[in-house]
Amino acid sequence: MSARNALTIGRLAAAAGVNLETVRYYERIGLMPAPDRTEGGHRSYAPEHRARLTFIRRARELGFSLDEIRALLALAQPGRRSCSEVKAIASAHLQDIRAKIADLSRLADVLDEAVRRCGDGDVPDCPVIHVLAGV
Amino acid sequence: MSARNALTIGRLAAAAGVNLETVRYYERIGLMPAPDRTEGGHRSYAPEHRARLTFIRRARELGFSLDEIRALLALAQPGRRSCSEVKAIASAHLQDIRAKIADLSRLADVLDEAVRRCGDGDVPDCPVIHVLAGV
DNA sequence: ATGCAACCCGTAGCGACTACGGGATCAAGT
DNA sequence: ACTTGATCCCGTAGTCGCTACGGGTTGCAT
Repeated sequence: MSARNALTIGRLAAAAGVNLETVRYYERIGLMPAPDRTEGGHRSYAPEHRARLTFIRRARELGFSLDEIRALLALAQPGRRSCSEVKAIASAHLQDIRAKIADLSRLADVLDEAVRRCGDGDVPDCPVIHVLAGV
Repeated sequence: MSARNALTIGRLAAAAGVNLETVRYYERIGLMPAPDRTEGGHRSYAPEHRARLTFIRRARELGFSLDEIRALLALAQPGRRSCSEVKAIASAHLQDIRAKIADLSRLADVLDEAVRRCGDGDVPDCPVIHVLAGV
């Protein structure tokens, strides 16, 4: 233990591009395994940890929930032949994203309409308020 | 007090289309005013409350934060002449929404790419995992 | 040897709710 | 008048994914 390529939590976090406190949080909730410790009790990470944490960060950036990531990590073992389960998770997530985009686009349309009707702000009965009041 | 058109919290919530507990929450954080009470201590709402709560719900549906809604409510007093401040809030929010749409669209593209490369699930090295592993 | 950066841990806070539990009240039916 | 069952009361804790705080310890370079 304490190999020459071991990482402190701070270096691990920086290497993976996440907050240090987030790493401890991931360990608490069981998303990251508890690493070895130095004699003084500091966490000592191996390169696998770095790969795993990077995986998590990228999955988060793609909008996967921590639970989805848990599932993906379990399916990401090397040597698995097919990826149908991974595909299912990713497809479901993709649908979520598309639905969210559709929602937001509708909101944007409504707001844009109202804001444009505000013109230069001289309208007596504010169109935005009007929309919200739900007349 | 206790007019014939008074509402219980449950009826108010149903009329405005929000959860009952949410109404109490809004009162706790000062977004809804504390209403009159019956002799037994039950909340008794007037029609203005219903209008205000509906306003809040619609604003939430349009993605405004509770803080933004607080500001909008303050600006929604009848008799205000111009709506430049409201317009500013709404425009800023609209920009947020557009940015979020752009973000999500990028995610969707990346995911769609990867999922489509999965094909029928017979690919040996799962493209989705590949993307996440960040090769 | 000393200084200070980095680490330790537990806990609390964020936003916007939602849920729970144990008791009180209300309104309708008999 | 009484009973029943729906509704309401309040405080507290849980959700998600972190982030921040504080007071103490360790690690490492000088």
